[in-house]
Amino acid sequence: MGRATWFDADGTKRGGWTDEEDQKLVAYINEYGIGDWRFLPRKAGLQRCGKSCRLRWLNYLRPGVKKGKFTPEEEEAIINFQSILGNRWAAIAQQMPGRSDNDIKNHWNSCLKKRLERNGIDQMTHQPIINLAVKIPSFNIDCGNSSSSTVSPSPSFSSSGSASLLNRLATGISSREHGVDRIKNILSDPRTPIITSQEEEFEESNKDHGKALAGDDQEDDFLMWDEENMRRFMDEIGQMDFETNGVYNSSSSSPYSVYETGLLDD
DNA sequence: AAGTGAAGCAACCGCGGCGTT
DNA sequence: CAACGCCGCGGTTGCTTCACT
Repeated sequence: MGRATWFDADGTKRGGWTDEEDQKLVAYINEYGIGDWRFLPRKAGLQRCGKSCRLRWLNYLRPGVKKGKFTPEEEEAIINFQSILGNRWAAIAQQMPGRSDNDIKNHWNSCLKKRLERNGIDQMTHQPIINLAVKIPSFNIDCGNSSSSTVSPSPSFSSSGSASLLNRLATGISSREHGVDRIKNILSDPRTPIITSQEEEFEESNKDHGKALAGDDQEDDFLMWDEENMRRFMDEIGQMDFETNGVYNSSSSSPYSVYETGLLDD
């Protein structure tokens, strides 16, 4: 697969990479490290531009890059992360070791997005995730979004903590109209990590959190989800230990601790 | 078996952010 | 502080493979 090779006016090679080029690039980086992409191609004996080398290394040659089909767990994770982070593929890739942002982006654009559409799911708002709260009981929080009239949380609480986190984030901020404070609330919620079926405890704590969340009904309490807030949110996310906060739960059977959404059913 | 469209994948392009001068 | 250049990211394109008719 890939593209046919050709040469720029300045002699720079473009298009598909050959095995020989791959070997040269890998051998050079293994010996000298990456350094400056500008000069790397010439030093490595390649007629490529630095950008092309970087892309090839990150998406294909880098150690640990996972190739091949995405597992259902990975697909679920992509959908969930996408609902939280939007099309920030690099950020999503950070949560999925072994998968490059390009790989994830391609899979989303070529497969997952269409599959969601086929199932009548809005790829931007991920509305069915809200319905999912009904299908698979996970939390008992009214997200307080007056625009999300379909939210009808179940009284039970049985999914994993990370699933709950994703579920709550997905349902709560999918429209990206909510503020960082709200998200921080969710992420810092002690109920979030690896929750078991401790329904009573949840119900108890929900009383307090319910008060906080009740305020969410007032639109004025929301910070607008603008670029600045998104950047701050990303900073917060990046600094968090996902193992303890539940988004990435290595003890789970699935590395992404996702839950059955049924969104990918064909 | 051949034609055709869809799906999947690899790579390019353009832009914005950020560091340096 | 403005100008410049590089890097990284997201969108898009182009090619190959697969599935269906």
